[in-house]
Amino acid sequence: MQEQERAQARHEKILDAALSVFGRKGYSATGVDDIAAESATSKGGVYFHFPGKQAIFLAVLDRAARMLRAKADEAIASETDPIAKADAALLAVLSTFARHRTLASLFLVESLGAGREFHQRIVQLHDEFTNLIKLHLDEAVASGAIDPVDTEVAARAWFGALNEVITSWLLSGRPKRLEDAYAPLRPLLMRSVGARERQSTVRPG
Amino acid sequence: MQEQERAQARHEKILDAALSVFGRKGYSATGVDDIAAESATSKGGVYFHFPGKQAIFLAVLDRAARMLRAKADEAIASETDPIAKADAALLAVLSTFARHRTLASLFLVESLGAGREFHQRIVQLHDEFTNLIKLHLDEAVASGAIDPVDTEVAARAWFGALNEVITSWLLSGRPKRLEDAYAPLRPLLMRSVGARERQSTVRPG
Amino acid sequence: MQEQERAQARHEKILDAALSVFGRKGYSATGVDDIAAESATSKGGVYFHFPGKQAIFLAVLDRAARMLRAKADEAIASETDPIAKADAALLAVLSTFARHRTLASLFLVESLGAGREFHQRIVQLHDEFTNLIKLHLDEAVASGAIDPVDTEVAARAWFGALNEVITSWLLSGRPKRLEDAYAPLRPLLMRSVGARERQSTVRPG
Amino acid sequence: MQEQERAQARHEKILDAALSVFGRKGYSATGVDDIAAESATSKGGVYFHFPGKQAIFLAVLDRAARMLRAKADEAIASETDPIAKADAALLAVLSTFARHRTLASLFLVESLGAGREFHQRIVQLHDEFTNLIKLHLDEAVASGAIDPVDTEVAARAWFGALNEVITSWLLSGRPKRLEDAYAPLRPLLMRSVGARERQSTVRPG
DNA sequence: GATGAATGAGACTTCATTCAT
DNA sequence: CATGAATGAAGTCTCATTCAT
Repeated sequence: MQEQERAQARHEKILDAALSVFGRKGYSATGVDDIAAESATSKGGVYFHFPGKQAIFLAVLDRAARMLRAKADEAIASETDPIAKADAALLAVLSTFARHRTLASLFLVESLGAGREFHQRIVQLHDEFTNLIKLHLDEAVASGAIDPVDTEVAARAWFGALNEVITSWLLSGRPKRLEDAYAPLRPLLMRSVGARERQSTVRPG
Repeated sequence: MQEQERAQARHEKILDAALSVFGRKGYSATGVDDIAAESATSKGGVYFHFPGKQAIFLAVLDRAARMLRAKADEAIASETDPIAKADAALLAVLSTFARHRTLASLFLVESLGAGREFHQRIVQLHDEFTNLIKLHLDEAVASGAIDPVDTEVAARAWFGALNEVITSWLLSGRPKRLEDAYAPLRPLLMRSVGARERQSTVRPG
Repeated sequence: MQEQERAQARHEKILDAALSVFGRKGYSATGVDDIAAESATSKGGVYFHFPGKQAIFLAVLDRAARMLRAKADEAIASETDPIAKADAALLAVLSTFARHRTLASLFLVESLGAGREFHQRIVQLHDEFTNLIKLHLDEAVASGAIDPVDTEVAARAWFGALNEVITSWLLSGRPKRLEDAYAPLRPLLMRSVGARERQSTVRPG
Repeated sequence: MQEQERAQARHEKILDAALSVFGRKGYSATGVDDIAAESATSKGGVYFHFPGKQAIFLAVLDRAARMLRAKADEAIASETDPIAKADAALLAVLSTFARHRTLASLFLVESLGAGREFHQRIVQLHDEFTNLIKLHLDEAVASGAIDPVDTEVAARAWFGALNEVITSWLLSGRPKRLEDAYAPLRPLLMRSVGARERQSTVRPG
């Protein structure tokens, strides 16, 4: 089984390298050669593990999405109030992206330009996250914590607002610390769904 | 002046073609040949008028941005209330994109994937539009129509929410009619800045 | 000896697989992977038994040639008249190829395109078969059954005529049944060497 | 129009180079790079004129076929007797191949190994030439010059015999001079269709 | 000004072969 | 003996850009 382990390790190594290079140079400017070099493999080795460049990108995207999702779930689990859960999810995303700029670039920038082939997957990722938020907003509505708003749209709007803030940070470098962007954004989001203004118990993390 | 006019006409024709092809195939999948063919010119002709593919894309983007800005300004001019002005600007963007899907694709999708070279310009465009909204939000705050929120962030959040809705429409086709997305979004945005709920006087157009 | 037997069995299995794949996909389109898969072995296994792809093809060719030769010898043995022997040899080849289309493809098509490395072997195979025919034509000349023709050329011409018929069948599918091609061909060949026209006693087999 | 001429010249130059390299190295061993180098062009230049390697090979084959056909037609035109016409056609092919070994290699060897994609064209070429011979054999039958044989098969057999002789010369180098192979072959072919033995008036040419 | 042939760097991918396990 | 991961050279093809006409 040691062989399988080594292969798996190589698989991951390639994914790591790909994440790094895609994040650094962008999808189209990244060559399979670059990935091979960064992962200390040969080009053929890369193609042994993945059928092509697109597949690598997709795999990177998926792995990152799983990671991000785990962070969000974890953050959600540590809260009880529905609104706080949604809030925590947003903050988890923002914090994770703040720590892994590459990931943010991949999700919010590169994946779009990578070509039409990825659009479906992007939609899927956005939907998944939007639904996560919607779920808790629905609960909040049910519990009377917020007004009976269109949670679908609200979730999308929240996600969009977050994305814009992160994208702006990515492309322009403002604000210096991405985490600083959430404090002023939060009350806006809360008010948008009629949530009673409270002090957030969630800390950036 | 006839010479110059002909040159100008050709210039525009190439830009039209480029907008069409970029919107249809995406930035990287578009070849200069495609643009030449669509504009009934030769490749050399395209290179006479533009220094390269990037420059064409930038020119298309700029022209489109001017057009979009004009639409927004026009919409703003027809309103008097600051909030209504900001509201109208958003709706103008959405309506324009709804009518020119290609434009939306260019602004929100292709420009990102086109490469790092365009990031600066994207930031510029986002900033320009965000500032437009911020301006009127500031007025609204000054006039006491809305709470003294961080208008910078609010404007960005509004823009982000709008973008997400449009992007989603672009990539997934939902909702069928993009205009239908604004009705449920509007109250959220209004509430986010503490605007007194009113019936919008602005009609999609 | 069991070890050796198993090895031998594997050897044959690979050869069978190779024959099948080469015949199906052609030499260059066949990958060593294909052969490994078809023979239920691993690539390494194949390379244990054979030094390389060329060697496999050569081995397949040789084994097939031996088989074909055996069929021809058998057919020859069942005849007494020299002309009938040559005649029988041709028919045996044709019949065998009719039943094993793959073999025909290998011999008459793939072996040529496989590369210069195989040319010598092809010549050898053609010579071997031509000589077989020549031998009996020589006897026929000696016995006065046919005119004192240049048997070397006659043998080659016979072989060539047969090849063309078979190749045509391979590439175009005409005639439907390859065996049907021999009946009209036979009298031509016979007349070409001045053989007294007789009813063939040989039956396609 | 000078530009068109230059382009046409380049087109031909590439075809010349391709013929040379394909003939020298074989289809699969030939790289587009080789053709580019031999034609003193760039790789891109080759791809400007031809869509791909296969297309180049096909074009070479077609051009060569036209040339060969012209030679045959010319030879046929200079004879009056039907049998002599068919005879002349064969000899023309043989002579042309003798002078252009590369052509022979292309037609009889490389075209087969080039892959399934070419099979149809090969059949077409074989059929074209076979029909040419059949035409004149039919006339010979009609005029009573030869027996009422199956001219279709006879033509194919003649062609096959010729091919084998040429192929053998190509692969083994025997006989030294290909033209020497026709003298002993001719009477065989004639006898095969029951043609009254005569002295050929056709000279190798 | 316009044309389109030509360039050439570089992209992705394949695959025969090797070799550590 | 067998496995299959890994190698790397080589292949086909694309395309932004240049430039002679």
